[in-house]
Amino acid sequence: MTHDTNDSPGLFDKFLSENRIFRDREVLRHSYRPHILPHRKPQIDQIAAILAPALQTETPSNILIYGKTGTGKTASVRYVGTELESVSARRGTICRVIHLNCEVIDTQYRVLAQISKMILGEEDPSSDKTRIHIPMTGWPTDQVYSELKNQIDTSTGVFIIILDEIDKLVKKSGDDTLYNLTRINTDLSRSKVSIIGISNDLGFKTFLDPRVLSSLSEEELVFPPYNAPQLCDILQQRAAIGFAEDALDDEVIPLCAALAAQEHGDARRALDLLRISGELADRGNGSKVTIEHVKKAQAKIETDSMVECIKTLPTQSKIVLYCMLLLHRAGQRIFISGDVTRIYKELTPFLEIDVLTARRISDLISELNMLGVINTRLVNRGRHGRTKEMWFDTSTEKIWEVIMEESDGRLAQVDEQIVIQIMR
DNA sequence: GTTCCACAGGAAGTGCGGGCCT
DNA sequence: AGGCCCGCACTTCCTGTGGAAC
Repeated sequence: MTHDTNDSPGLFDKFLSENRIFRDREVLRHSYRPHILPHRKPQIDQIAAILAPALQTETPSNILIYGKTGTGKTASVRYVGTELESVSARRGTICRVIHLNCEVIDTQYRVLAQISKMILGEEDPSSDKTRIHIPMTGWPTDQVYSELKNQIDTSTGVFIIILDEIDKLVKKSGDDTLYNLTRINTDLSRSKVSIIGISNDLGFKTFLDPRVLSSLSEEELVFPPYNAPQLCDILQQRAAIGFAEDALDDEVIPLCAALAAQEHGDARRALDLLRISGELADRGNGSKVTIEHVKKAQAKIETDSMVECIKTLPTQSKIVLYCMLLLHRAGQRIFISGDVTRIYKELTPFLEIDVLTARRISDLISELNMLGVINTRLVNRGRHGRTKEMWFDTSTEKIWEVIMEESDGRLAQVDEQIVIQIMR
């Protein structure tokens, strides 16, 4: 099976052969929802306590939830939501949980239309012909609002609307949506609506009208970041299902947890690290994930985000970076702003772009430093003045690649002769 | 002790495009 | 359509700086 062959039938054989590392890779993605959420019991209990009145068809308080990415906000809320729905179904009451992600659905119209769509979605279409689907575009907003109100009020239950990444909605289209939604209860006679807002950004409250804020944050919850031991438990739990038995070295999970804990206790990051470590081991045909794989995975995540960062750089920054790469290639491990500016000034006439001043280049250099693409250090060289030294502390190969393929390949077309002449 | 280099980086201003109100 | 304001990318002008060289 492992014999060398160029025949295409054998091409995928080695990938299809029984997998020694993974049992179920999906478990290690952050989209996977586990049945138990370690270290979130207090928060889950609290949410459950706040939502419990819904089972008596009373209106639960609105909740505002804060926490950094990867702290289990969405997972906890979804968990409580599904539990609530199933318990209420057993008791014969009506509780509907509607989950929206405001990063995707980011205008008032789309939020209202989506809620309506999700309410009607599961119902037997023949049961009630008086209600119409709201088109995804076209109606005036107040008509959408009143139609939504009708749809909600035809049942006698409690609707819990979860607005995930609510800060995105507020920043993009203001707080009108929230104002209307928080007041909807006053227009309803039979059913009730309660809102849960989830936000990454603690400062988003300042964008809200005080009336909306006080109504929305009847209850507030903060999800603290996980620490390393907690991340260990989370990874342990997923690894038990996701990885084959004995596929992980003992130190692997603690290392993933420790690295992710340094980065603000982000469980997503920890899971990515573990999954990518596994993928690297898998592709390397190993039978065990080792701490070497974790280190490689960490490096891969870092370069991947570096590549992403450089790709999105403005053209002028890319050119400044290119000048630094030229100096680096010429053997200068450390270079100063004067060098970079000189190369830049000599290079730019060959490119069809505006030529920036040294002052502006100085700012661009600082930005590159802030982004972690380069390192800088202020130095005084006595007679030779005060300047900024800079250097790359990662391999420049990836940066070269990205710079070459970006900016319409303009930099890749720079004649080698010109470069030699400039670098003299 | 004095000079003076080679910049850093603050302040203020310009020009431009986008969003918003009227 | 027109006016207004805001943020941005960038410029011009400027003052400040620490230590090697004199």
